[in-house]
Amino acid sequence: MEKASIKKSYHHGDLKKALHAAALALISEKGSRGFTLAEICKRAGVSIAAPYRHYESKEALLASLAAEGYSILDAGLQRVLQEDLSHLEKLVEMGKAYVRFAVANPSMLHLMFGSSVNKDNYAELDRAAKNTYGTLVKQVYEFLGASLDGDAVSGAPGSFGGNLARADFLSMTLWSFIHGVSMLEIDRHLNHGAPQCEEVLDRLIRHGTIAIMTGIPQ
Amino acid sequence: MEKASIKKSYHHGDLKKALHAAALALISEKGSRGFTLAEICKRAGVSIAAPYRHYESKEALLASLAAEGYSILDAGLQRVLQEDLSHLEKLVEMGKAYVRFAVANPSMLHLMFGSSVNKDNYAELDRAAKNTYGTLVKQVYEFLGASLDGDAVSGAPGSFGGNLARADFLSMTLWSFIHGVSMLEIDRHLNHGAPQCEEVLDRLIRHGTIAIMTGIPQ
DNA sequence: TGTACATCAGTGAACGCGCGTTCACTGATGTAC
DNA sequence: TGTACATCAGTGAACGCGCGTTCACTGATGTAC
Repeated sequence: MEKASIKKSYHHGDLKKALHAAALALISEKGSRGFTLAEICKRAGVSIAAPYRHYESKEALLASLAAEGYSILDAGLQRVLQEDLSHLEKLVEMGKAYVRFAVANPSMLHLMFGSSVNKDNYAELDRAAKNTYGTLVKQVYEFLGASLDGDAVSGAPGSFGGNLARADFLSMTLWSFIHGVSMLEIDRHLNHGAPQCEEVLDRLIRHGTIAIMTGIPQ
Repeated sequence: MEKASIKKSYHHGDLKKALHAAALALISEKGSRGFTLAEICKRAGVSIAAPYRHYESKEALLASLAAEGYSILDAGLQRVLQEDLSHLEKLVEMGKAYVRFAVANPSMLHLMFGSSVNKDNYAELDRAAKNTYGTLVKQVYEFLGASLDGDAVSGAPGSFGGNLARADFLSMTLWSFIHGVSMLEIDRHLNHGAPQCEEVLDRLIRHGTIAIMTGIPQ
């Protein structure tokens, strides 16, 4: 079970990973539609009953898949943090990374944020979601800290009960904006249904992010 | 067909309206789950085959329902325009109306914006969606016009190619934000899954809207 | 004003199929001795 | 080092059921004459 066998054998080796990969591939090719367990199995080269050795149900597999979605998204955000940019520019780039992830994996976003999986029942998924949000809050907090020693925001604790509360408030605002851009774009509501060109999206993200981060009073 | 019969009769009178009402009631009671044609029919007191005299398919019924959703939402936005408020305050209140509609009718929002109905195939739905967006753009345009004669924005046409293009850009930004708040809230991602109290949502909407409308450079 | 007839708008039953899940099974693998 | 046996991880077939859709029908309604 620990080591994946290379040669073809009755036992698969690491079916869990293979199912993940197959589902991941399918979810980007097809929409949430036609995303059946049967097809995942076929793609993984395994019979239709095999997944039940590893997952309790289809929903459990999807939950696990959604959690991986959060990991991938979070990795993208973390990559931005490595770059040599101002705190504000990092937030702009995180927004772009988020939207780009959404555009590249629309069905994954639906899976992660929609109601096809009840995330109350899957602790791993819940943790992954909170973790990703935490990455955003942390960077907003960094931005606020820098600003406190700088000029954009006054040093006195404001009406939101300290910087952490303020970071949370700003994060929710910013997240809502970025999430909204993503959802409207992948559900084809921006630009009268035609996919928006990346340049327009980037400008939208940049201006919205800067306005939110610098325009909300203490 | 034109006049609804009051007494019980073999013919229903206005089944189309009755199906709409039943579906509307069901969609708010249950989620998108369990939202079956059979239940709509049962609720409307009619056999399961009856809707096919009025709609080509279930999807057509849903499309019609979604279009009505846009009408209701638009009516809510229009009501705000009647109020005696500044242009900016109207935008804030429109945002609140949008989010309140979403919170009150989460499944309707999923129906309107999700992919369960292909809106390319239903002109009525497409029109309704564009119409609602138009209400927002119009108010943003009003705001810009007022500002042009005022102080917030300089009078020269900016880099977005005129006021209409600028209104469109600002509208998309604002809409994304408001839509994001709605989606995150109804999919239980804000506040770690617990429903957000109205006061926090209102503060989010107010500050986000003002920041976006006044903080984005010409 | 009554009769014949076309059409409309329902009914009830059944069809069909997609799809998740279960079951008895079997080959592969690991381990005790 | 080989044998016996438990356990693991697959297979193939079928089940079951939810649910949209269709079909032949029938009662109600409107209209021509």
